[in-house]
Amino acid sequence: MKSSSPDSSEALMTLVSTLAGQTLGQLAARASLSIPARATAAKGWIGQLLEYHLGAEAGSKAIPDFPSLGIELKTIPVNALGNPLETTYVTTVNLDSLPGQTWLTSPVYQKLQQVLWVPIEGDPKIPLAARRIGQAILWTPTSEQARVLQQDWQDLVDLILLGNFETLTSQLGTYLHIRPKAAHGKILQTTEHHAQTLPRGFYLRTALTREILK
DNA sequence: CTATGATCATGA
DNA sequence: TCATGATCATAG
Repeated sequence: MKSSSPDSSEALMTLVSTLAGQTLGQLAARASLSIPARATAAKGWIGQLLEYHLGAEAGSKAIPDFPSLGIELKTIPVNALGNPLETTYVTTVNLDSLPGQTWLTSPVYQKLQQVLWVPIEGDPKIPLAARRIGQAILWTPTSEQARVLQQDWQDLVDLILLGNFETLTSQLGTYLHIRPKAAHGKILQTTEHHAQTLPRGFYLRTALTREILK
């Protein structure tokens, strides 16, 4: 049975706290889902499993997972120490809507206003079904975190708007950076300056998520 | 195709 | 070892 959507952040936190300590195998069984056999086939599967149990209703729409609460759900793989193993995808770099956009109107800012982080054991040595869910954290950027994020975003967007894709490397950005985001390497999109470039996305570095989780 | 959800796999 | 660049699954 699919959970109904929580009607308050308190209800959501109560609900997610009941999942802490459970394994993905237990959650999958309750959702009548099978465990992906291959690791590559599991990408995104954990996130969707959590969406199901928490009653997220946004589906594949470009809105928060809990629209009425303005809360975005993110699962994050962690090691035995509770530190993140991966960067976190935020949103696509949309070349058409960037011009005229400001930090406050940007999808990055809006998505990161309230994030429910659910840490999950991510050590590849642990079988998928045995991985346990940790204690969730409802996060809003601190003023310092927000300041750095805004600086990163502005720097990156400036490069794009100038058409400097050659210098737009993944090394840029303290907390936020830009990397390819596509089904495969042959997809291209057209820039404002009529050049062809790989679709990219905004990602959060582990430097930030490590701060959030500790 | 684009959006969502992410992690894989390789090279530095 | 770990970050970058590439890729995988699903829904619409």
